[in-house]
Amino acid sequence: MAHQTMPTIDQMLCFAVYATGHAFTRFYKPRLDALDLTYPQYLVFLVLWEQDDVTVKALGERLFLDSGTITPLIKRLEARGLVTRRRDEDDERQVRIRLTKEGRDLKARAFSIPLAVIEGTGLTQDGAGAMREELLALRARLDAALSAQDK
Amino acid sequence: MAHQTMPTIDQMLCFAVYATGHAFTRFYKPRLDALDLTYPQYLVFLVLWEQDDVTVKALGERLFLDSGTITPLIKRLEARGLVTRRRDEDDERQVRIRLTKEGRDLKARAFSIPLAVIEGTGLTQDGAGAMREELLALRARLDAALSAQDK
DNA sequence: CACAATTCAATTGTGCGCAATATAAGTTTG
DNA sequence: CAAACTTATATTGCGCACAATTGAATTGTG
Repeated sequence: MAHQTMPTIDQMLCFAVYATGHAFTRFYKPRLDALDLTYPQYLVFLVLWEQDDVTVKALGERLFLDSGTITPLIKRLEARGLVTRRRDEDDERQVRIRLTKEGRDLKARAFSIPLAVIEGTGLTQDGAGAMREELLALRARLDAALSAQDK
Repeated sequence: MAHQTMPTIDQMLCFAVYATGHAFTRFYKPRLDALDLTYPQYLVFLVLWEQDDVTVKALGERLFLDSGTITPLIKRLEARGLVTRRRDEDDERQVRIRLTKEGRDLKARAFSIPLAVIEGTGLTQDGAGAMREELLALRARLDAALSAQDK
């Protein structure tokens, strides 16, 4: 058996994904600052704008997050008057999250934020150039890693 | 101008990348637990195994992290005797990170960890099936978003 | 050379992200 | 129907991640 060599970090697909995630967060930051939302908070609103009145569990399954992350996040939004939390009347284990008027109104100010929507607007926005480069690089790496498997 | 609609979270490429990053962390977790390393700590070692004796700044540029993240992370590794931190003699602003023998020895135990190496081993490991599905889905979404731009 | 500007790392504070645990509500079973 | 089990959320503790600030070392400039 040949002497093993460790891949460099730039050859690791996991790192490419990790770094692209950071790049997205940086890209969205100035836009989200205008709404005073963090990126995970924005994801919560994307879910709520699509379907209001969801349980913590449903939210967690949608976002792949657990209650240890969601509960304090939602409480911060509640403290700002953007959502309400109330126990379900029929099953008091569940907590249902609902948008307030302020939370609904935020939607109108968020239309200009999404970048790189699948089958949607693409990457046509201002300042998307660097992000596009990043995504092209990620696709190339993804292809390289997935095709290595196919052989 | 038509009435605007907000994309669903599943149509957002940023979320696909974000979720895939989480999936990678979960995938690596049991393997890294065996070395008692977190994923970001593992990334630091990948850099150090490739090039020992690097400054905090160089490490940060490689990993896209700042000193607020790296300094405490390195201090934890130092407390465990895996690395040393020493001011550069010629430029005392810089702190150079070096592997100890224990840190170097960890490398031998880490060969089996990497998954999805670009132009490398592919996705052939045990338990990689779910990860492969995840990555194929990400590629499809990446293609859809990038081609929307090309039109 | 003095002093302003820059660079590097560390610190502080806030917000994820998750494992482990706790608690209460609901469900199943003998 | 009571005990065992399961489910849903909350809490605690630890480790990132990053903005803002600080402090020390170095560099640039008149």
